[in-house]
Amino acid sequence: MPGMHSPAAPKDPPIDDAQAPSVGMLLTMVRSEMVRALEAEMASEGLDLSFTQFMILKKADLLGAVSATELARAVELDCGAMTRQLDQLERKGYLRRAPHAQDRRALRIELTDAGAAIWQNTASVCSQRVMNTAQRSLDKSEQTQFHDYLERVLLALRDKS
Amino acid sequence: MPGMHSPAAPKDPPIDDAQAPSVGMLLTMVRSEMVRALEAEMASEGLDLSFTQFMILKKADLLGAVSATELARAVELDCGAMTRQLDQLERKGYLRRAPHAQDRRALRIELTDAGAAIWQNTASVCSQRVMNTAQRSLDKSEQTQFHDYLERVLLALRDKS
DNA sequence: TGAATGTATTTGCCTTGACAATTATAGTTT
DNA sequence: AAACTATAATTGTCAAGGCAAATACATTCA
Repeated sequence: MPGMHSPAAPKDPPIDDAQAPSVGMLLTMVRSEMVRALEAEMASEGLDLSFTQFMILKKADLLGAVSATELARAVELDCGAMTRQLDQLERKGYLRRAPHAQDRRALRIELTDAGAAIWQNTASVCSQRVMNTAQRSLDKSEQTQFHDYLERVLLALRDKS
Repeated sequence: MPGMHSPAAPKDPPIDDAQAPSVGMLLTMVRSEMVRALEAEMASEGLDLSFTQFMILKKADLLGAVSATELARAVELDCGAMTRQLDQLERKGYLRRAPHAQDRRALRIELTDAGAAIWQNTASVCSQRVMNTAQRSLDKSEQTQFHDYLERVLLALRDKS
């Protein structure tokens, strides 16, 4: 009788709890540890950035000046949420909303000098440190493979073929 | 000059965007696809459960009757959030708050018959289907390895040694 | 015993993100 | 050009989770 379950009777105490966590649970835990670690690392450098804001700066640096919608897609964030994050990042002085030359509906989000500096001198360095910590028990080829597995799983989930 | 970045000058357009996503980003995407897929799968079976609620039922079934705090730890959820999820799951008739025999502060959270049935006949089946889809491009040994990598990365992040 | 301290659950408050509606502007069709 | 339709950004609303009280017991220590 697999998956059995004794309803209310006195039962043997939870044996181990060290049941291997499922892949879903592991993904949740790994991601949240990584986020926590990165935010802590940045905080320890005096940089007050959420993981989301970190991702936005990263993409803004990588992509150059793009619209808010493109940026939202790049970090997989809802447009409404993006608006509010942009408000905050603009208040912090890390980026700027410039008008788009051809399309008066759209914006060009560009990093300020301060934003670019923060990214390059602090945020990206913190990220590197955290990634090193996270993957320190994987050798180079295992890291590659891990990355590859993640990509394949993502593809499998998205291809409803 | 690594990681260079041209501040405000006219710059070459974003070349590809198909930059390989970072591990952090991949984890975020894989997890959120998995959650979406599972919730959709359950919805298609007429079962209205969030991923969090799914996890709670799963652990409640696995661990048997435990306190709310233990359950919260098991699913990595804040106690306050747990209280509210328990409210919902109790309203849906899937579990019950019973008093703890020895400790009058604490609860014993137990699945109702309906809850156990839902878990075994529907939720766990949906989960199995989604996990199969997700990992269909990994063979058995790769799945094991993937799981192993996730555990090692988690450990590395948690061991501040 | 009585006081201090610790723990389980609940509640209030705040932030975040998803979703839907709104506004302004583009693009398309007739 | 006028009428539709599509798109960019913003705003309002809501549910969820984190954190910090608050409450009710338990446990420990003097």
